[in-house]
Order: sequence, then C-alpha cells, then structure tokens
Amino acid sequence: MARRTPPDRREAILTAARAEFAAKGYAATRLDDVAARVGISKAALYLQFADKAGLFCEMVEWMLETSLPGALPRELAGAPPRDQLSALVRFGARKLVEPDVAFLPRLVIGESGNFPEIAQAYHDRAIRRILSLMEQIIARGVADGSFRPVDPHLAARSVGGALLLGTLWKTVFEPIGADPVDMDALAAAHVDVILRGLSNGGER
Amino acid sequence: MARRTPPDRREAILTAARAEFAAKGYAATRLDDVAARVGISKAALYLQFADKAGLFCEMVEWMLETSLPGALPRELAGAPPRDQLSALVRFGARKLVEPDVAFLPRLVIGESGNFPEIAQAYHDRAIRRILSLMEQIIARGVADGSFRPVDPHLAARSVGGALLLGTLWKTVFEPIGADPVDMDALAAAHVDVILRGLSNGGER
Amino acid sequence: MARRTPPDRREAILTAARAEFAAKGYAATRLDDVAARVGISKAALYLQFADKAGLFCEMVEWMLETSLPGALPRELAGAPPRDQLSALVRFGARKLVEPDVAFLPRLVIGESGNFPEIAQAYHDRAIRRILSLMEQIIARGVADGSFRPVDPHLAARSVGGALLLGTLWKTVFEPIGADPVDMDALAAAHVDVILRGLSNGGER
Amino acid sequence: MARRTPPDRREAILTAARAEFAAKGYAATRLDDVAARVGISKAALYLQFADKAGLFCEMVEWMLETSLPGALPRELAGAPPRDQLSALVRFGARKLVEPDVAFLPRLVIGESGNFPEIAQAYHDRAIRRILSLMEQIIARGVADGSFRPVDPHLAARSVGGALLLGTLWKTVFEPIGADPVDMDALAAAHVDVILRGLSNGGER
DNA sequence: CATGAATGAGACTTCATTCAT
DNA sequence: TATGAATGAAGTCTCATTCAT
Repeated sequence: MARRTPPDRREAILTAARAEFAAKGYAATRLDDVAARVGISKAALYLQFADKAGLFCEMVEWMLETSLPGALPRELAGAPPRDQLSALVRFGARKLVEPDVAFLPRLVIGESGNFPEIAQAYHDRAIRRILSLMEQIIARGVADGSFRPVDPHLAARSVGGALLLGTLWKTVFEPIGADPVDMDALAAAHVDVILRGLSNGGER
Repeated sequence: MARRTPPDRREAILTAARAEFAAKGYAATRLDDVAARVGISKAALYLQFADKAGLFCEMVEWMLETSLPGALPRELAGAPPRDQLSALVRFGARKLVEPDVAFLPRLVIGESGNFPEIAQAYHDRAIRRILSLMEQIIARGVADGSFRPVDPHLAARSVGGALLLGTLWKTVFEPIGADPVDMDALAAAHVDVILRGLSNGGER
Repeated sequence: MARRTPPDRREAILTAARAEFAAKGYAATRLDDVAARVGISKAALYLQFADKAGLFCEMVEWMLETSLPGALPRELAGAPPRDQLSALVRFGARKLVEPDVAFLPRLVIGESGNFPEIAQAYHDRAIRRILSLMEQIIARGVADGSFRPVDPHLAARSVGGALLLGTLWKTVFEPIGADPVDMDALAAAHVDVILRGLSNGGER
Repeated sequence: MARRTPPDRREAILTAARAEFAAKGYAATRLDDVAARVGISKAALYLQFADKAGLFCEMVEWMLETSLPGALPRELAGAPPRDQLSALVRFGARKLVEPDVAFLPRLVIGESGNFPEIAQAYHDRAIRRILSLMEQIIARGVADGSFRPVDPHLAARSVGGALLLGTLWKTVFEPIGADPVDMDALAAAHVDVILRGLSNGGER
C-alpha cells in the first residue's frame, strides 16, 4: 500500500502536538501520545519533523502564524487614540481567552529557558507587535495632545500588563481553584483606569 | 554522631536546586547536577528530600518563605492610599529584580501544569497576598473619596499587571536579547498613570 | 510492519526468565541477564511485559498452563480407587521430576511472601487440583467399602505429602549434595504403604 | 559515653532479623528495618555480624540450635516402634506450628538457591535428624517383626512428607486464604494410615 | 562502642530515535 | 510512505557498607 500522506497530515500532527504540549509541557510530553492522538505511528512523526524539539518549535511558530490573524483590527484606522487603545485592549482580552491562543503564554514562558527560539518567536511575532502598536497609539495621542506626555514605551507596558496577568491567571491559577477572572470586565476596568490615567484634559 | 552534616546542608542543597531548576526547569534538571553543585553525592540528596519532586516543591516553598520577608512595608501605616499604592508598586518592582525572587514567576508558571501545588503555594503566598493588599488600599481610597468608585478587585489587577510583565520581560525576553526594561522606571511610570487613572479629584 | 518480532519472542523471554528466576529467585534476577539470555535488549522486555513483577508472575502462570497438561490421566476412568490412587501418585512423581515442573514448588514457596498471587495461582491450578482429585478417589473408595472410613481431606494430604517432600528434596537438598531420591521408587513405596494403610479388607 | 553492649545484643538482633527475614525473605529485607526493630543503628549490626549474608546465615543457624532443643522426646526410650513413630509424628506436628520453627522451612526452601549453606544446615540439623530417627524406628519395627519389611529410607519419607506439607500449607497457602489445616488432626490421621500401612500383623 | 551520615554501585524503567519490512 | 519493533542512553531511586566523631 503506498499510502499517500494526506495533505493535512502536518496540521493534524501540529494540532495534536499543541494539545499535548499545552497540557504537559515539553519534557513531559511523549511522542507516543502525540502520535496516538493523530492516529499514526510514532515513526511517522519523523517524516514530517526532524525531532521532538523541531516539532515543538514548529508547533509554536504555527500557532503564531495561525492565531495572530494577519494584523490587528483595521476598522480603527482613523479613530482617536483613546478609542484605538480601548479597542485594542478589548480585542486582546477577547483573543487571549481563545483556547488556541490562551495556552501559548504559559507554554512559552515555561520553556523559554530551554528554547530561546520560541521565546524569540513569541516576542517578535506576538508581544512586540502588540506592544509596538500600543506604543504607536500612545505616541500619537501624546502628539495630538489627547494624552499627557508620557513615555510611550513604558506606558505601553502599563497597558499590556493587565492582559498578561489576565491570561496567566486563567491558565495558571484558575486550574488550581483560584477565583476566575472575567477578562472582558478586566479589560473594561483596565481601559477605564488607564485612559483616564493617560488622558490630558479634564476628565469628567 | 559522625560525619556531622553541616547545619546548612539543607540550604546548600536548596540553593543548588534553585540554580538548576531556575536554569533548566524541572524535567531537564538532573539530580546529578544538583548534587555536584553542592559537592555531595546524589544519594545524599535523598537524606534531606523524599525525591526529585519533593526537592522541587520544597525549594519553591523555601523561596516563598525566604524571599517574602514577613510582611510588606510597614512604614506606610497611616499614609494616604495613593502613597501606599505608589510605595507598594515601587517596592514590588525592586523586589522582583532580586535574583532570588525574579526566577520564581517564570518557573512557577512553567511548571504549574505538572505541579499544581507550587502554583497553589505561589498564589497563596505571593500573588494573592500582594493583590489583596492592593485591593485593600484601593478600597480604602475609594472609601475616603480619594479614588474613584472602581472595583478594587479588578483595579488591583490593573496595578499588578505591569509588575508581572516587567519580571517576565527580564527573565524571558531579556535573555534572548530584547531591549531591557528598567523596572524602577517602569514602576514610576506605571504609578504615575495608574494613580491619575484612579484619582478622583482634579489632577494637576 | 518491520523488524518482525518472531512469534515465539514472548515464549523465548518466558523461557529465559524461567531459567533466571529458577536459578536465583525473583530479587536476585536481573533483567539484564534475562534479556542477554534471549539475545535482546533490556528495553525489549518491556514490549512484552509491564515490569519485572509482571514478567515473573506471567512466567509462573505460563508454566502452570503449559506444564499441567489439560487434566490428569484419563485412562483411569472406571478403575477401582486403589488403582486410581496408585496411578495418580506415580503420575505425579513422574511429572515432578520434569525440569519444567520441578523448579516451581521451590520458587513459589520462596516468593509466596512477596507474591501472594503466584501462591494463589499455584494453589488453585496445581495443588488444589491434585489434592481434590485425591480426595475424590479416596471418598469413592470409602463409599464403595474398599477404603476404611477415613477423612478424605486429611488422607489426601497423607498421600500428597511424600510427593512434595520428594520434589523439594531434589531441588533443595540434592544440589547441596544430599543423597538423591529416586522419585519412582519413593512413589512405589509410598503407594504400597498408603494403600495398605487405607485398605479396608484383609491385606495379604 | 562508652555504652557497654548488652550481652543479649546479639540475640536481640537475631530475633529482629528472624522477624524481618521471615516476613520478607532475604533480598527484600532491609538492614534498616532490622536495626530499627532492635532499636539500634544500622552500623551497630556490623559490630556483631560481618554483613547481611552473615546475619542471615547465623540467624538460621541460631534458630536451628535454639528451636531444635537437644534431642527429640526421651520418654519413648523403650516403647514399641509404632508408639515411637506415632509420638514422633505428633511431636513434629506440634513443633512445626510454633512460630519460631514454622517460618524456617519456607525461608530455607526459598533461599536455598542463593544460600546453599543454610540448606545444608537445615538438612543436617533438622531434616536429616528427624528422618534418621524415623528410619531407625522403622528399621527397628521391621527387625522386630511389627512392621512389614519396607525400605526404612523410603518409608521415612512417606511418614515425614505429610508434616512438610502441613507446615508449608500453613505458611504458604493459609496466608492467601486457603482453608486452614489442623496440624494435630492431620498428624493423627496420618499416623493412623501410616501405621496401618506399615503394620505387619492383622489390624484390628 | 555507637552512630548519623555519606556514598558507590547497581537495578529498574522510560523514551526519543532508528531500522527493516 | 508507513510502521511495529528494537534499542541505547539516560535518570531516578535504593541500599549495603564504610567512616569520622
């Protein structure tokens, strides 16, 4: 039988790998389990990936490509910075609760020591991108006078921090029984405080 | 009594374990390396700890006890909420750059999946404690009218998020060459934005 | 399929295990030696058996199945009890000198403390079966008046005891130089004494 | 402190060793447990015994000396062989249920492969002694005409077999739930059958 | 004498990776 | 191509034995 490898074989493996790595981390994941989840032999994994580390890294890269759709919201093009920032934070909060996205921060943080490449990738493709966007918006707000003259670089981290805390809370602490966080509410409250904090004029 | 174990043997092991676990994570750490670092035999580890998992968990507990000294700053007793919050954030920022403290978030996040107990411990002893403190301060500010009527629970996360982002940045992204973050500056900027965001009255 | 496992691989392992366990007992047997005897890697053992204990127990079960062929002699169907008993003892004596059978009593007795399951299996499959058979025969003899009114349960043990002593003698004491026992002669003499002892009528 | 070793230290160790070895066998017994049972340090064992094997063998020797008191019953001096044999079997049955004696057969049989010396000792001091005695009694009976002209060597094994089966039953099979055997009843029934089987004249 | 402590050697078990079919 | 099977290389843990006090 010359079984043709189905064209989605690679994705099937990546999907299975995501589930396993997300659940157990790199070291505790066994290729047996990944293969079983796909329904193929362990050896077949090696037809698509060089080794376990390769599979892991490519899975992360794949998630970064897949789940960071093209760019961030377009419809904000000409909106005022405060609306842009608000939308961005809410968008991030919504994105970060999607299962395909939510597992990444914890995984990347945990394995960054042994896999600098995935930290790099996550930094370049996800973190940096969103932080840059925030910086730009803030800078624009500072420029047009709607925001106080803050350092956009630092202020962006003030904005992003709550989102990071939110996801990690959901993936790290909720599983052990910590009281759940409502990401949307968190985002809303955060936006409320942050925008007022950045705002230049007299708040009402 | 013979071959008297130095009284700090246990700490020596914990210190060595901290270094190894911090560098490689739980699974990739070999007890051989820990023992070698202490200068004892591998078997001697088992005189102090039940097994690898036990050593790991006790190390984390030990760090939580050691590095979260007693309580948080006392000198803020009667200060106004805004000063308390400011001091707390600055204190946290300073604490989180100490090497003995800095490695914990990344490690705990990474291993939380396989070691719920350390996530629990970190949550109870570190995260929850500081978040609670923040909540209390914010609630007091809301009560005395110096803060707007925000939800302290959510607002505390707005405050703490930046700190978390800051440490993780230093432990996860700086090692791969991301541009460094100045924690003190971050804290200062964050406090500036946040306090203004929370503040009730007319900003100046 | 590749590197096709020979269909008798499992038996090859069991055979090797039998040799090792029989010679050294459970604890002193190393899986290395078993594997080496089969000519495979130690890891290959784990493809067939869960662990050392599993291999050990399955080996015993296997021997019980293999070496206790179906049932005991058929040809005695309608014979008088005394002939049946005589034949049974002689059969047992012959069986117990076969190497594949002879090692079991000593091994089971020795490991019964740590492996109740093999004691159970040996009891159910071997000991109990032959003792029951003896009891039935004796009971029949008592019923038809050819045997005295003895307690079949106890009498069966009188009958079987000599066989047990015989095997253990061969496996425990002959190896250290005790004078050998001729199992057939022992069986013959035993039958002679026992039958006369059970017999009801006037012996001649 | 120059602690004087109590004069019974050796026996205390032997007693503890007996309990442990009897329960778990040689390999599975840990010197830690033996020492703990005595209430001394593991190292102290080495002040009295060369090593684990030495302790084991000496324990067996010690039991053989202790529990096989001098000789067998004296009061039978001039009794007729049938009474002597009867008494001997009953005596043996009673002896073999004493805990200090009962554990030996199973232990010796199990470890005989790795410790020929204890098989030797048990053979010389226990088995051979009682079998010889039986042989002598039987030979005397044959000589005086009260027994049929049987081979004393083989007949003795017919006599002794039931006793062996009885003890092993108690130590090997009763622990797993097999129905218990009443050693006295077994001995009585056995004597009954055997004596009649050996007897020369007309039974009554 | 006694001992707490230390250790070296070894055994089991796991698993990523390779190979023959 | 796909795979079942095989394995080598670890790594954890145990324990009899030794040693310094």
